[in-house]
Amino acid sequence: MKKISEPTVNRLSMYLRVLRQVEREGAATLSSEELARRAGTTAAQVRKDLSVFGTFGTRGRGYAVPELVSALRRILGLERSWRVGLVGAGKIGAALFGYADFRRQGFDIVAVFDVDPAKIGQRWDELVVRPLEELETAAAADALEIIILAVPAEAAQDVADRAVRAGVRGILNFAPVKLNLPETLALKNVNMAMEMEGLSYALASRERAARTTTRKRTA
Amino acid sequence: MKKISEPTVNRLSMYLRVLRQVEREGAATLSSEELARRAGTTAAQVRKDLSVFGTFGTRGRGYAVPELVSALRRILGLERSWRVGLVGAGKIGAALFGYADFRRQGFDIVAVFDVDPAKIGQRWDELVVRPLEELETAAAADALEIIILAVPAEAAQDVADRAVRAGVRGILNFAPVKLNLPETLALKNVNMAMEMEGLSYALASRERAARTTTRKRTA
DNA sequence: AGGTGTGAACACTTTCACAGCA
DNA sequence: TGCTGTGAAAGTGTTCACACCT
Repeated sequence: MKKISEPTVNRLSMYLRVLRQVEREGAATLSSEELARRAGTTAAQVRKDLSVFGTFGTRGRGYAVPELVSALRRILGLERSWRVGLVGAGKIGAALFGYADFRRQGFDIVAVFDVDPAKIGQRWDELVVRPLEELETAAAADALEIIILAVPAEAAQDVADRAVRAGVRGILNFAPVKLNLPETLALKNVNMAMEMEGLSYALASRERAARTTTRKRTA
Repeated sequence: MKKISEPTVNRLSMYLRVLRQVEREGAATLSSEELARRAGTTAAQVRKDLSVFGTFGTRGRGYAVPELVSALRRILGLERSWRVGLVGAGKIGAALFGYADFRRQGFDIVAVFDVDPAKIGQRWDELVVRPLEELETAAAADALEIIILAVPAEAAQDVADRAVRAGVRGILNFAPVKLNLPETLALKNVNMAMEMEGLSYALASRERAARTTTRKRTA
């Protein structure tokens, strides 16, 4: 299959979210126009995105909601569940562990690790926080496929390397560092500091623009 | 000034992070080649990104580290600090409140809000969690410029609207919904579920590819 | 009529390659 | 010589516009 761009996949994810909502609202069918409006994109974009994977719509009618939901779930690999390990039992780790949307989409956190002796042994629901040294053996024993990295920046590369050696195939990285990994691994980064700096840039550059305009106007 | 693309701004953020590390390591100068390697991009890309804002390097020598750090801080609007309100005192809110990188970059969380009576009145460091109804008055009184939205999806649009009316200029949104806002607002979304689904897609499509290859090989 | 699927046009980003300065 | 800054080329992603099906 042709290579699909990351923005396209991200939009599929959005479409699925919208469609589930529409399904709850009871509508049986939905046009690309309406789907686009609710997902924050354009009708042409919606049709192009979907067309890469097949033809799902009916001309003159739109998309059948439950059918498109199933198709997107299949495309995104959400029909099965994934075995996930969480590394880092700090505040971010705790927030992610409690994030209901993960579980709902079939991301089952089946092990939690940390280095801090004060955290090791704590009960988190039905799990017990385990020492980081057990990562390799546990990854194999529990058949972990994905790990969520919620550790400090300095520790992230080391943990990632060990996870890779233990057979993990995907990493969701919350540490603000560029990880060096073999190409065979799937990696996604969530960098909150970067997003915040993006906001800061946007606000600061608007201020600069406003100042310039004022100066021009008064000049 | 010419419009700068979002990927460019994101990379500036990465460059700044790398440069600070290099600064700690004591190097006075850095080539685009080395900066690119550590930031996970290419030398040409680094030079193009920086060239939009001016000329910072010296031919034959590279970039002076402290100078480039200052320049990037200025460009990104990180020389000043920003007054930030946090809405949502749940687990995600707590994680963000404790996220040291925010404070370090000058994002000062000066107010926390929630609807839950059990949370209202709680002490969070030197702050007290306030009822959501106070958002408008507090935003004005505390001159909030940015809010972090860490509320459930259903509540996000309403809170955002109120924040906008109260004069907030930027929103960092953690709720998995497309917010509808006036163009004058700066908005950044952090969607962890979407990232996870991106991982799922990558792993599932690799499996599909592997199966196809095997079938071809055995055919 | 209404709305999809899609080639072709367009816009934007990245990479190349090299002139030119320290 | 070494490495930046930058036009020009290549590559990607988005939008347009319309043929075609229901």
